[in-house]
Amino acid sequence: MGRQPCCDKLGVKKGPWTAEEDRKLINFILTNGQCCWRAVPKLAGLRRCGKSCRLRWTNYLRPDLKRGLLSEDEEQLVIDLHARLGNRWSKIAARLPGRTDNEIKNHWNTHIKKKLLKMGIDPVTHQPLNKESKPEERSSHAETSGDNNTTENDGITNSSEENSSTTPTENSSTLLDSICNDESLLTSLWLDEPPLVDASWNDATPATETCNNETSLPSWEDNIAWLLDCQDFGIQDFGFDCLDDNELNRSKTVA
DNA sequence: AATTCCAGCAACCGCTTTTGT
DNA sequence: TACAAAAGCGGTTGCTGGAAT
Repeated sequence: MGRQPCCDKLGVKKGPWTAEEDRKLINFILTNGQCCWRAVPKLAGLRRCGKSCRLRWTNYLRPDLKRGLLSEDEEQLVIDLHARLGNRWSKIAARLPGRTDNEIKNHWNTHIKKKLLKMGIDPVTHQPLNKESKPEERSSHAETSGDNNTTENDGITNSSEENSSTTPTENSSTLLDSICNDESLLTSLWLDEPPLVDASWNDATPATETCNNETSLPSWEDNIAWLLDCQDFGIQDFGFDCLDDNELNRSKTVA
C-alpha cells in the first residue's frame, strides 16, 4: 500500500497559523530544540501536522531569518546561482543567510522572472531570448532547469566564465563577487557541503554566537525584536520566560 | 464607493531522498 | 539488502491587500 500520510488528517488544523500557535511552536522549539518534527505538534500542544510545524518554523519563525525584500546583491546572487543550480531552491537558499527556499522561490516567480524577461533574458535558460534556440556552448548551466542532465562538475568547471555571461551587472556586488570568485565555495555548492551560515540553527538552540559572522546575519536578539514588533504579542506571550538565564542575558545585552 | 483584477506570499501537497532497523 | 519511517524539497494553490476601473 501507499505511504501513510505524515499525520492523520482527522483533527489536524490547516490554513494560516494563529499567534497562539506560533507562540506554542516557538516556545516548544526554544525549550526543546528541533527534534522529531512528527512529535512536535503533540508535544507542543498543536493540532497541526509535523510537516506544517517544520515549514512554519523554517519559513517564518526562525529567529535568524531576514525580513523584507531581497537586496540587489541578493537578487543578483540568486540569479547567478539559479543559472548554475536550476530550481534547487534549498541549495540557493543555503547561500543566502537568513533567506528561505520558499522565500527565494516566491521572489523568483514573482519578481526575478519578470525582471529577466523584461531584460530579454530567458529565466529558464538564462540565455538571451532571441538566441535561445542556439544549442550553444553554454550548455553548462542552461539545462539545469530541464531534465537535469547537467552533472555537478559542469557547474564547477565553467564557473568562472559563466559569471560574465549570466546578466550580471558589472558593479553588482560584493556578495555575488565573493561567492562567484570563490572556487572552493562553488565547489562546495556542488558537493553538497553543509551551508556556510545557516548551520548554526540546525540544532535550533538559541545559542547563536556563531551567527554574527561577516555575512551579517541578523542576531538572535534582533530577531526577537522583530518577532515582538511584527506580531502582536509580547515576550511573555511567547513563553520566552522558559529560556534559561544565559539566554535571557543574551537577549538583554542587545540594547 | 463598489467591484474586479492582479501580484505577492504563506501554506499545502505529493514526490524524492535520507536515515534507521 | 530491503523495507519503512521521517525529513526535505519543489510545484502549486488559495488567501489577502492594493491598484485599477
